[in-house]
Amino acid sequence: MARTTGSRATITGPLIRDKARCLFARQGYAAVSMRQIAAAVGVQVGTLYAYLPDKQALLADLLESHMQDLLAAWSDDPQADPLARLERFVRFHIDFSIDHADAVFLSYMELRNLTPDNFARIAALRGRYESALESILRDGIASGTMRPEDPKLTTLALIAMLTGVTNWYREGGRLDRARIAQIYWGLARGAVGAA
Amino acid sequence: MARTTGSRATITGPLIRDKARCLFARQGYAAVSMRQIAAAVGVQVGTLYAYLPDKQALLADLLESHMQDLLAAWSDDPQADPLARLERFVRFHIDFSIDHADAVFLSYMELRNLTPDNFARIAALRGRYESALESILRDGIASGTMRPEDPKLTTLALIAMLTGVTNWYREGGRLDRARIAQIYWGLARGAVGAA
DNA sequence: GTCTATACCCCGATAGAC
DNA sequence: GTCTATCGGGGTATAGAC
Repeated sequence: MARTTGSRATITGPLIRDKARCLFARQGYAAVSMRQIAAAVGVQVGTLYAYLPDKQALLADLLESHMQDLLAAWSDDPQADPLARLERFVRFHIDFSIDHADAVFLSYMELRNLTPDNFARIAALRGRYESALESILRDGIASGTMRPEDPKLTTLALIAMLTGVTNWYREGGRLDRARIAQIYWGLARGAVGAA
Repeated sequence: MARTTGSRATITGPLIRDKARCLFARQGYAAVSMRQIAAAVGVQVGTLYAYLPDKQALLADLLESHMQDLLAAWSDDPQADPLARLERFVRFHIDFSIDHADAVFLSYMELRNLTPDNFARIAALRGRYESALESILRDGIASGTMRPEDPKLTTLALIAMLTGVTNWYREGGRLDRARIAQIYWGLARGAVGAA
């Protein structure tokens, strides 16, 4: 357990983000102090400021990099069958939400604690993700395989429904991930009128 | 506009709750100070403590009375057609969520800031509300008019979907309330397999 | 890169005058 | 019922030693 300077330097930055993400998700941004984060990381408060300018930047960084990861992880084939694309989207969203539950929870709970410029940047990324689903719905309508009454509202409704999984999912619960994804897919398919 | 002692006394209590609800919903419980609330009400900080023991009690009171109002406002007829009951539930939930947007938003954002005993009491009320929907789904399955794969998960998914309306609804937006309720009802009906 | 120490501010809550 | 004044503590952020 030698404390070489190099190894610590490499690890502290990501560790700050990991601990902050976890604490923010559990207690909320405003309720978590920089002292708490430092204690979780195992350093003193002052050390944090060698890695970030202030607390707000830490939140913005967590939310923005989460949205970037989400957008990078999603890929779509506009040529494929819209219903198959929707199924992929639903399964992807559920899996990603479970795998990154803290980040997902944070990203829709703490938008209001962003400064206006940070909010605008991150809301734009969120809009891009919503558009990904909306385009699937529009293609589904065009091809006659789906009948949602309003693609825009249906997009928001489906994402809210799917993201809700972060509110109650616990590892080792009554339903496993595959089963959960299956059930949500059934709900989504029915909701868009493709049952 | 005489400032009689009596009239002020009657108004200050509810006003504290109104302003606190609004501020908590917009900025989050932890981010709002008692001084901010006092300023919004138009009194000094000390005055607040003539009406409540502490800040936590204010939050708990807002959440508990909201859940009580919600449960009191909902009525169901277990003898009626399950699909008609589901439609009533959907329309009720949308209307109530729009009419009490701040309280609804608060009630699912700030549960984590409750002390354990307050949390337990309020979570139990929430459970009663979820049960109201779940019993409709179970009756629908029994009567063969609905085919949700898992009534418990479907309950949580539908409530998350419907409650999401508080995230984006704005008075005078693209869709009016009746239209929104209609669209959500279409989504819910399809989701439970009753299209 | 991390520590200790500290500046400066605002927090929740209380006491006591009016 | 409301005010003013204040207590004790913890908040973010910085300075400077090592």
